[in-house]
Amino acid sequence: MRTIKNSINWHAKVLEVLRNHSGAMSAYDVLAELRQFNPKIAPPTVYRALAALAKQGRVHRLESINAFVACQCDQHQQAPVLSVCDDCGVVEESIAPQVLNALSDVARQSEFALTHQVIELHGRCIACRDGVS
Amino acid sequence: MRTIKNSINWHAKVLEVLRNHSGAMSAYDVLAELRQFNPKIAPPTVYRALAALAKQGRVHRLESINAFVACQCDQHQQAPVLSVCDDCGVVEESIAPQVLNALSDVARQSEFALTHQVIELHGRCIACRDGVS
DNA sequence: TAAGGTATGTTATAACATAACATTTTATCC
DNA sequence: GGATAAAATGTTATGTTATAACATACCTTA
Repeated sequence: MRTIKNSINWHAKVLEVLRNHSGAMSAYDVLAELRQFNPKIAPPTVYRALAALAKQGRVHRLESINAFVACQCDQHQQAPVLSVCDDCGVVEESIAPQVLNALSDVARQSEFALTHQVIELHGRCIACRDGVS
Repeated sequence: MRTIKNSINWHAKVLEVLRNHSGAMSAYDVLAELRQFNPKIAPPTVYRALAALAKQGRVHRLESINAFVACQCDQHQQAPVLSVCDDCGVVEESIAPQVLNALSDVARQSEFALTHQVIELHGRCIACRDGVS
């Protein structure tokens, strides 16, 4: 019989927190939620969990607002286009091969060896635009 | 006869510093350079200058690395694709209408009212790839 | 059970950015 | 010119985001 590990699985917990949240969250927002389970948790734990989840493609980092969202699909290999509503904070994820192809062309033309893309749109989502609070 | 203003024109100075630098610089890198002219200058001065220059399109902010570059063209209205070499820090600016069109399509499809795009590529520039130090 | 890798906890601090208020400069009007 | 208001800049302090560095615990496998 094995000993039972009493520490919390923070990776899963971070993902759960992000999934239960409609918009993007800062690492410190996530941290605040996690402190409900363990008040002594510190930033590196959260950042490590976020980094691991991002590496797996289960969360996306929004570079332009220093925040994170859970992946809305259930895994995809391609870089998503992330549309951030600047009113309500909701993030929509789009898979757009034409965008990626066009970006590959740009990279190829300047002989740039592409490893990673950041594609983020800002504006207002349809709900905010229509005045639906 | 008018009184002569003795303070430095920081907007111009910030732009000059960025232009004399091959890669991207953080706001604090710029600050360090500016302190050569006035050791008492503080962060808000730099951030204000950078914000004003970015608004004019004369510098670009690299959201994914919290840094800034001078615009390489001499003004353009379209959002540029910014390719960042993760080895040497050099940033190349590309105008790519196909990318912007594809992004407009994405926004239109989700009825998202687009106000601003962030398009950043990461990888290695040709010089670094060819081992030219 | 020793040894080594991986994950997590902990402390401290680095790096990035802005709020809030004071002062100076500039423009405008009389 | 002098009064006044608007805009820009300076200054202090602090808020926010992120990671370095090291300690401890956990898990695997020989």
